[in-house]
Amino acid sequence: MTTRTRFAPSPTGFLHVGGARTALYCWLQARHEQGDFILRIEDTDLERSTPESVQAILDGMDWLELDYDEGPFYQTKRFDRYAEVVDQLLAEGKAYHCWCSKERIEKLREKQMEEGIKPRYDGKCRDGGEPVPGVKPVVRFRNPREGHVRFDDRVRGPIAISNDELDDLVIARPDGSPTYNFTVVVDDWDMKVTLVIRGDDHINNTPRQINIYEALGAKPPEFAHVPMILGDDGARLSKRHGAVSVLQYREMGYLPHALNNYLVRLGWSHGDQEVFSRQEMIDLFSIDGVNRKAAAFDYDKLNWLNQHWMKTLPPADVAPHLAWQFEHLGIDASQGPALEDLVTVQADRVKTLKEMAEQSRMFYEDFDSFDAGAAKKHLRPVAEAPLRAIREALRDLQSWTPASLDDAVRGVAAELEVGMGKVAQPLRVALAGSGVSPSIDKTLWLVGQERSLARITKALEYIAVRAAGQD
RNA sequence: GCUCCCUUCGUCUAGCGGUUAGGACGCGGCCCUCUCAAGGCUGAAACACGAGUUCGAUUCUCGUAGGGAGCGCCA
Repeated sequence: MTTRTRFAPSPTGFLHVGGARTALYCWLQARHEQGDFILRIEDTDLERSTPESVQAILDGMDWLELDYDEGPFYQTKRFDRYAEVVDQLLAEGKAYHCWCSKERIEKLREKQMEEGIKPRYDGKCRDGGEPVPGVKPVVRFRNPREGHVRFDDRVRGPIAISNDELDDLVIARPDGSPTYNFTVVVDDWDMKVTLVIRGDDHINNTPRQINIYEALGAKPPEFAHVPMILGDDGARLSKRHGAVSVLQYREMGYLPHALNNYLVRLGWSHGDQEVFSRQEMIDLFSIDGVNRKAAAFDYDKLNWLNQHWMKTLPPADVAPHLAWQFEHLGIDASQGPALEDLVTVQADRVKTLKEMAEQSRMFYEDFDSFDAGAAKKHLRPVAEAPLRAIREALRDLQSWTPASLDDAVRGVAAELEVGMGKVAQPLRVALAGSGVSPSIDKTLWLVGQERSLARITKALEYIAVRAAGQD
């Protein structure tokens, strides 16, 4: 039987890293076993589901390049099917109508809590409830009262729970709409899912779902419950605590592959290997190797991986993502150095594509003023001679390459009998406007001949004005 | 309260009865150096606790403590 996994988010918010990792694991497991990966949108909560959230999930999957073989399926389009199964269960006596009011259930719960027992439905209507005039009943699943439910979790190992811990859960509301624990079962059954990979907050739901499978005469799939992801500080991820949409990682300047690499390694390992290509992830990943412990999200490590991939991936693969950043920052990168060249020289010095774009602005746009500190330190009268000399040297340069530019700068330093720093730093401030930029040959190369000459002239003017002002 | 789950450096992890407890991120130091980086070398840093089992426990068992999840007509 071929493996079929599914990712089944509910569209009540964006796709966050925890969900993304679950999706990645589902996708990897399916790809590893050459099975199918299904996307299903669990939108039965009409109150909280929104089209925006659906789109955010789809966009997130897309950005992470997690392609699915089937779907997206929407549960709201399957209501007829759920109703059909509810009727079947009702007809077979495996489910029953319940007229108990929410108030009664609420009181019951309070009483049970006081008594120190686990709150659950007491089964008042289990053996024939009394219809209440004007009240439409819910449908409850008749859970077995005896025995245990056992399953062998692919991540947690054997788990057993006694049926007397379970109550008769509601599977259909008064308006006939189905509830979660019921729809997952029907869907996973209909969609022939063989392996359910999901967050470990569902462990407690699993036994009751298995009971539903059995009532349906269906073979339950295998389960793999993966732990959640904690915030930077080890605390649970929440809205105000770093739980951001995966799309925000794009804005922050991370490569989708870097995030995938980080996520796959968060809770799973293959010996000491830290870096995985997409193909290596597929070849080596196994859900059975996933850790049981919740893991804390560490931006430092993500940054490291992101830089690693910016340096390692072919520049042409990184360039489109960098282009997105320029566009997002409103920088027109059409006139100036090729993005591939930019990636090659900047990848060593930034952690994110956003930083790369921000620090590359000067290759595409002229600046109005020099960084005050850098100018004060380097654009002084002593810099005049080196700047004039380098301007002369560059003016007639035929070959504008890093190598020839390096020769030119070194030549000037030798000629004036000064260290490289005496030439390179003033030149850097002239070209970049600040004291920080790539190595001076690469900076010249990327700024280009015409712009370089103009900026050196501007720096010389600045020095002259400043000298005059000090007189 | 009840049920289930979890516990190796700050963080992510390797380990699968005998190891100087390994790697990675981050952090410190040194080297390189035209700035910032990157890179190289190097250093500090962990088995939650207590009982068993065993010749021997990080590893197996049971407790304790701490943490998490669930107990919905949410998913």
